[in-house]
Amino acid sequence: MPEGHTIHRLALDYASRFSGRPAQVASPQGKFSDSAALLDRAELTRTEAHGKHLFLGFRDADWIHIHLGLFGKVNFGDAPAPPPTDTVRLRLANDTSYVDLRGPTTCALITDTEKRAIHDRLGPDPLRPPADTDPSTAYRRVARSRTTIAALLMDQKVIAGVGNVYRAEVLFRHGIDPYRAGRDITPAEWDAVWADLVGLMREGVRNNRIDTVRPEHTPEAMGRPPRVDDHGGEVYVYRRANLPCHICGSEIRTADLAARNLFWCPNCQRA
DNA sequence: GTAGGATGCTAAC
DNA sequence: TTAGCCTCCTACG
Repeated sequence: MPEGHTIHRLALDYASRFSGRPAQVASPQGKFSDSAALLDRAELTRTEAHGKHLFLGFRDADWIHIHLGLFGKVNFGDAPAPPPTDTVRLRLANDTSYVDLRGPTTCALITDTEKRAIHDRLGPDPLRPPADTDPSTAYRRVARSRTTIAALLMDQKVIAGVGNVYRAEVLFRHGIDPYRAGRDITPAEWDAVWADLVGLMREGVRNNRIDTVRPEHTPEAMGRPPRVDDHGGEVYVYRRANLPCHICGSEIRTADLAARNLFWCPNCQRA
């Protein structure tokens, strides 16, 4: 379930289980073996997330750069660690915990300089501290773009960490038609979208899932039977194609946009 | 058992 | 715009 909230949560969880003491580092699958050998028994000193990129800092200036892509998964457990399966790219283990990484797009040992280059090509992240997060740099790109707001929200150079679920949901929450051009988004709309993402994604980190339905629209509040959305959180439109909108009852629509599934309510979200 | 899809991204055309 | 990468789960026979 890798949108930005997942990665920030992983940064916290890796730190709480492994930081401050040496860990056994291994790559049972083999693809990261050489680097794992260099890091074995090194101390995890810090962890960091920017958008969907996770950085595990060892010693002074060694970093493991992890990107989960679409299928990557991380699984934490208590010691003793069971024998790893042959898909485990990276395992960290100490006296109390282990953690397995499977199927990442990226798992690489990088330097400080390489890490900085990754930050440089990412836009501001609603989950990073306000000190190094400036939503106006994102708006500058949005405001001069003819690209749809739906595509811009998924562009990690514009804003880092938003994925297909948050994209669909935040546009619904603000009544914005996904096909509107970036340059037709007002500063006030962008500020509201950004502030909303900060709140939603922080809650996502806390709960380790995406919930976007306002209290007044929950099934209980609306006098409807309880529901569970496919992906585990409560949402308005994501993966709800052809189902009735929770608010107006219109059929939720879906379409392909840049090879991803887009979902929206044609009635609640107007140009 | 098998096919297909998924909360992502990049390189190549 | 498309193929390709990596894994797991569901739906369908």
